Amino acid sequence: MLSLKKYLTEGLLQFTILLSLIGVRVDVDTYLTSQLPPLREIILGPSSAYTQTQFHNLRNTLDGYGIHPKSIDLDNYFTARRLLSQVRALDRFQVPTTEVNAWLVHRDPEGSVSGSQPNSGLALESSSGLQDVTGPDNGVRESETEQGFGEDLEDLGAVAPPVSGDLTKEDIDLIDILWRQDIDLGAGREVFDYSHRQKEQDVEKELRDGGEQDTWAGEGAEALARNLLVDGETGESFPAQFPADISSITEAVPGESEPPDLQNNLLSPLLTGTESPFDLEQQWQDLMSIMEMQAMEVNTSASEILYNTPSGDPLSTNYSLAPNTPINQNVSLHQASLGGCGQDFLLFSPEVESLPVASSSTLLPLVPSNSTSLNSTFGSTNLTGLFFPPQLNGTANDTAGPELPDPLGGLLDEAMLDEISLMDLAIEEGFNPVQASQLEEEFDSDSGLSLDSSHSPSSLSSSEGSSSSSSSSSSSSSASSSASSSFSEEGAVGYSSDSETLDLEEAEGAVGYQPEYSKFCRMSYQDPAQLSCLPYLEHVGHNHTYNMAPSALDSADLPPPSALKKGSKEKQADFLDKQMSRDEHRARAMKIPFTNDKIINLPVEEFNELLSKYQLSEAQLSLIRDIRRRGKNKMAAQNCRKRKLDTILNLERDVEDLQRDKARLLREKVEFLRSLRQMKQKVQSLYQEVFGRLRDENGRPYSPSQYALQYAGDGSVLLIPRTMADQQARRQERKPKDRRK
DNA sequence: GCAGCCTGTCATTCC
DNA sequence: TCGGAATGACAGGCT
Repeated sequence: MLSLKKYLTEGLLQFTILLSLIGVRVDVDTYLTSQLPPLREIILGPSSAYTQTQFHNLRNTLDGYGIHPKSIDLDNYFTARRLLSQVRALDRFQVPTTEVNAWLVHRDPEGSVSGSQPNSGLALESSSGLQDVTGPDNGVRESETEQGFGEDLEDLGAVAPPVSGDLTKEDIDLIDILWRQDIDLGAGREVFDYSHRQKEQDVEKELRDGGEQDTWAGEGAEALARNLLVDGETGESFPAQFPADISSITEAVPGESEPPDLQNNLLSPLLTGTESPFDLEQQWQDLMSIMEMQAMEVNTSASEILYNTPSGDPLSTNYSLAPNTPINQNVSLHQASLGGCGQDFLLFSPEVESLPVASSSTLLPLVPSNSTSLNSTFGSTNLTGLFFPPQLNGTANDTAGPELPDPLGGLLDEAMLDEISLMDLAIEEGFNPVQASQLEEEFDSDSGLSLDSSHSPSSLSSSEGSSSSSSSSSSSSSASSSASSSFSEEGAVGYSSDSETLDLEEAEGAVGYQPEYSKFCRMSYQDPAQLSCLPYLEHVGHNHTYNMAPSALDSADLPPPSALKKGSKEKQADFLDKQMSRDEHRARAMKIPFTNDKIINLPVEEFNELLSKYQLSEAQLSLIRDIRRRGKNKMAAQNCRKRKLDTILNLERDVEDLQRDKARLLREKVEFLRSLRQMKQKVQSLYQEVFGRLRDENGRPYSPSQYALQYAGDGSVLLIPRTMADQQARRQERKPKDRRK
């Protein structure tokens, strides 16, 4: 079995190197840590966290992963892995998703490709990127876009050395090292030659692509080559001029585009950041804040249009939402219905802006509410009272004019109440206060309900969260930080919450134990319970040789053969002495006739039998029992710490999952609100149309202040007096309140 | 020299 | 009652 593991491990490593050299990206870590128990267990062995398996011994006897943490070979091992990652990085380069999306926004209105654009080929290759950006689930699709982008880059043959095969000295050295390492694998030097690869890729491109696409790809590759910088350490390429381009692009595209582009415009400023594209929540916050700002602008302009029209319409003058403003101004139904939610409505539905404002003058007048309460804004509380708005908190004034019904007020009312409860939940949970405050503002603007978060008991956590969210780290990371910081008080596992920016290179090169390891696991969303996502880090720095038999020690920890040749027997004895634990020294001093491994790991019965076979003194028996107790306790402590770390990591993962769920639910909620408001407007329009066509016996229209339409349960629409409608509306208002009590 | 981390060990509790 | 697992606390070594 061990030989099989060794064979597979070495074979996979070599195969991976070969694939990487020929441009195929193989992520071994993914396979090692994915849910593939057979392969994973073949390579790594079964998880030993909860068993008495001597995982230390097992690992210490394996090649590759079995290098002793204090062995000199460890350096070579890490060097090999680092070089492997560098080789992988040669055939791909990472561009932040942000640039891609922003470029697509720029390219769309142009409809053509400018050769002067440095990354034109990239953008045109990822033709689906535009749809991704405008899709409803931008946050999630962003990562998909990035992935696709990376594939496109690989298709383009974007390799690291940028200009005409001119290699830096580090590149040449690296290639030489790799070449020497892989010469026995049959990989010739031409594999590393950039110009050679470039030629091959050009030929491939010609074969693969045709026509215009080919032209784009060629231009893109050339543009890439002209604008790429090469990281001296990783060999990764990155665009040199993207940030400037992006700024110009985003500035060049004003908010005058079509609605789908509007969303792009909303997103593009977000995407110019350098934070992780996977941080949905951070982007969500930014999106919300930007939407807030844009909505404020839109509202300002819209209100100017609505309320400052020179038509002399009495509806459009002196309208104010200030609480103390007299309520006897007239305002159109359209205005009033949108007034409460207009901010978001306009915000999320840019097409609404195109609705004819002038039509508002033809709408029925209504009495605006001076109340900022939720119910007053959204009217009655269920659908049966759809066309039956209440007298808003008694502030409606018949003399002030007809009252506006709020057909979907009930729906919005409940929706808003749900949102507010969600808000409370978010605040109580210490959810991102920025997001919460933005939602709060949204609800304030919508419902007029004031949520004073400063008086909330969660203000402390909010402040903490805000400080973390203002940093470059993701909000999920901030939550992780909070979670981990609470655990770090234990101090036993050495778990810290800082330095979230650890990257793969550092993780691979790290020799430390938990901090680097745990962060990397968390960043890669791998199952921390397995504690095997970085097996070569798992045991690094540990010396779990306590319960190893001397033979195992000999095989695992002997110095290299060269050292043996030079060293004398004394040196070897010293080395073994140093490797022995205190209890082993004691056992040897007391001349215990069996190994500590037996003492510790034998079952009780066999252990007692073993003791009975020998004539041992009381001191020897005492020592043996101490050794057994300490040995078992040592393993127990190791398992305990491991379990504790697993628990922390699992909790962290759960927190991240919950945050993702919460962000998704918030997105869905916003979508629902948007559609709800659209429905509301449609129903209002229908209401006005129907009501406006109604005539009494004399052929005169009914007064909206005296009559209202009521939507009956059987689908019919009744015209009833306003007073009756108000009574019914009040009754329906009380019902949900009673229910809540 | 100090701080932080890792590991071993002890004491205690619980099963 | 014994054996052993689990765990908090502490100390020592290492970086």
